[in-house]
Amino acid sequence: MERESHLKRAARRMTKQKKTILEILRSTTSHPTADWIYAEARKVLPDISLGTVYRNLHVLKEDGEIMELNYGSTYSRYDGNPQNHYHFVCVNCGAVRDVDMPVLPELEKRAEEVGAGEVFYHRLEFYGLCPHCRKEKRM
Amino acid sequence: MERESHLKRAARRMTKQKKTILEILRSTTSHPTADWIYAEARKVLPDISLGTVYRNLHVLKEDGEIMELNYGSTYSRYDGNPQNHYHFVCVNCGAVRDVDMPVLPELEKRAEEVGAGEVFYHRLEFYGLCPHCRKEKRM
DNA sequence: GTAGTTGCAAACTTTTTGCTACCCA
DNA sequence: TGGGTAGCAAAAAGTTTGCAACTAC
Repeated sequence: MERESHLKRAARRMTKQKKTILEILRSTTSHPTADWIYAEARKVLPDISLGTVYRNLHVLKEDGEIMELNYGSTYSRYDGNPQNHYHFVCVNCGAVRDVDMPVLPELEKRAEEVGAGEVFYHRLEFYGLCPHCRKEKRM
Repeated sequence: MERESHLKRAARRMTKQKKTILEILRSTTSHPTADWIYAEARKVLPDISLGTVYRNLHVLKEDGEIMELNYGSTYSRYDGNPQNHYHFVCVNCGAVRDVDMPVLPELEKRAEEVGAGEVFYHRLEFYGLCPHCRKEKRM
């Protein structure tokens, strides 16, 4: 999927910091925050800095390796799965989980049909009570 | 749609600041940032403070009068239309526009069917090139 | 009258950036 | 070896908050 349109972009290096961050992201389904990733990364690389975490998250996102999410918070969460999929956000506990339903390309078609513009991708998020909090609220 | 669950909430007042902010939000389709709203509000109330703008945006959102959006930015945008509707975000110029297609309740049903939890509402955003930027890029 | 709201400014949180040293390709 | 990247720390950007004065109801 590499395109020729990135002509001026500098060559990228695989540093141990970048590799660690990517591994952390790919080994969790929790859509962590930069801070959490930083804490995890320090367990492997005690001297890594938060700035490096942010810089690499930015680079990885630009390269399409990860996704940045931002659900009604002042901070972002990151997703190690770069393929489009949908999310469920619990309004009670704040957890973000993947929703196990297929992506619907026809949504983009519909948006284009009504003149929204040229759609590259879309994001769909559901908000509500996760099964755990739902149980709790019932008590 | 008022519920009895708001028992402890303090009585709210309609101040000229709050009224002004609401009017600004309802008279634009541009989904402005807090900063833009602040600038606009100062044209009417030169002494209004940014803190007041944020406090009122928070209150209005809590009361369901407006919506808070946050699309891949570190800042929020606000929408004077509290009814659910979809948005298109231009990845080139950053503009946020409403998409003229009906809300699809069946999406929530599908998410619930796959065990996501109890869905209260959903958000759908399209990303791409708005008609204007599309034209520009072609040159 | 009084409790909610304001303006102001300081504080806070999250993210970005300048700089020098470092190390991957 | 050269240039992208790291660590560090300071700064930016956006938002929240404490407090005394004010005002809507």
